[in-house]
Amino acid sequence: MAKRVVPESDRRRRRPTKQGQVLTHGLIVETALRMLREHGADGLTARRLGLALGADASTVYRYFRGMDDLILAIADELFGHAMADWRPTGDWRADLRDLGLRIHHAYLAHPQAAVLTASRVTGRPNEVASDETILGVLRGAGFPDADAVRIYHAFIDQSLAFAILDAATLALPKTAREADEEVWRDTYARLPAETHPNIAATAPLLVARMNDSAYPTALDMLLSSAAAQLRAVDA
Amino acid sequence: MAKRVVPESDRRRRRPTKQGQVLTHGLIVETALRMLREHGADGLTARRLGLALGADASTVYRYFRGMDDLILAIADELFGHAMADWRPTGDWRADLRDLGLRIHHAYLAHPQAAVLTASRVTGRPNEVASDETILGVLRGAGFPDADAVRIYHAFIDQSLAFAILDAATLALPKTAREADEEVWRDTYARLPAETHPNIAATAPLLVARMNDSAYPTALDMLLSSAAAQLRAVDA
DNA sequence: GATCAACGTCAATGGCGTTGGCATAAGGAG
DNA sequence: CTCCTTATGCCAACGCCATTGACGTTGATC
Repeated sequence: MAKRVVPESDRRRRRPTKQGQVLTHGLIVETALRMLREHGADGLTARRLGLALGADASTVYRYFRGMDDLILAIADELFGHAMADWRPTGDWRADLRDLGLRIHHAYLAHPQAAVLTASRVTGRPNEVASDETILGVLRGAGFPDADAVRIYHAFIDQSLAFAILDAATLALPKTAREADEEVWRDTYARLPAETHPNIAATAPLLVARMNDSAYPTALDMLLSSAAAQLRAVDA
Repeated sequence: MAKRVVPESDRRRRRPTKQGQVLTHGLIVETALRMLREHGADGLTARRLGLALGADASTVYRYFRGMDDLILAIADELFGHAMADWRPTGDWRADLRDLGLRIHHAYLAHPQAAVLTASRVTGRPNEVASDETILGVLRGAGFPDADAVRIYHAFIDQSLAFAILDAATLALPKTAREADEEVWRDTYARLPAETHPNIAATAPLLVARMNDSAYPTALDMLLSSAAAQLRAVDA
């Protein structure tokens, strides 16, 4: 894509920026994550990132091929945080549940990053390590390779899907969330029974809907289904 | 947001564009949908939409508050298409499965709209109608109201979650999709067994499965779980 | 102390959404 | 038939964006 040089390591740091900052890949990713957390998805632009680093927009391109490359680096940083300190317990179901919740939690802590990165495959060290771990848990539990891969994909897809949904909801600007609440109160709660009998009959229950994530429930369903498969294999 | 007048109906049409086109809200939404389908997510811009209408970018703003408003209109149009011709079969499980796949399919046909709207509640007619339908199926099946609402929310959340995930993947620019495929081929398929034994052992299976959506499987799990609840109610 | 790669900065390009102002035409009023 | 109002199409412009090429400066190496 780009023709500029993209150093792959932080081995050498030279000139500080105008404000005396010394740049590294790690520092840039950290700053980008902080900007995402504090100012939302739209708050991260090359210009503003450069500014926050005490530098210039184009400086970012000395370290990353482009915003795309930066975003993948951010995603991998998230995976790294999610997997830090993880150790298998020997109970594959508990292990998988824990891993799923960790991924989900990491993404929720950085909703904007989740929305931007969860549909990408980075191939970077932390993500690869996490895949290796998940497959290891499944194969260690006794699943044949084909089943392990099938469950691995279902697990990853489900975790990412709910991460994006929950993160997108969290990441909505206040105005949008208020507008949505208003729609529930003013539209759904007031539909006449003649035209919308089912919504009218359940309106109080509908509107009182909780903000809980459906992910843990879905995860448990997946694990139960997998456990049934494993019993079938053993038998 | 914007100060310009936004007519809410197509009651009056006056001047045709330079190319003789007469504009309406409906025509603009249709054209936008066609552009999304033919040229992808990046293909829909105010400028190009105006051009495709035989008009000018700013003309779009005579009909919609902004691109955001247009996207919500597109989303509701999608719900309309998804639910068109739907009739209950009397088998609630088959009905729900069909509805879920329709919603999923509609979003996949227009990923950009899905990503932008799936975490929002528009309150527009087609979306409300779809909610009424889903609740009708559940209540008709004999679920008590509280269960119906719970299952309704789980169903919607899961459908939206996977819709966003799958749509986000589809909505990626060609360059990003190619980069992801390259990662699978060049990184995952070539990891040495010494450092990543589990990925190396399952690499062919892993790479082969990367395109399928996990949604239908997850949907079936949800329906099984709901059916168990219903049996418990009947007993 | 000369060379060279790394890298910060400047200026520019072409895209985007959006807006104010202006010109024009359709409908209504007289 | 004329005049006025209003909806609307279009133009030019604004400020934002990512990205790039050229330029100059620095630190490390020999």
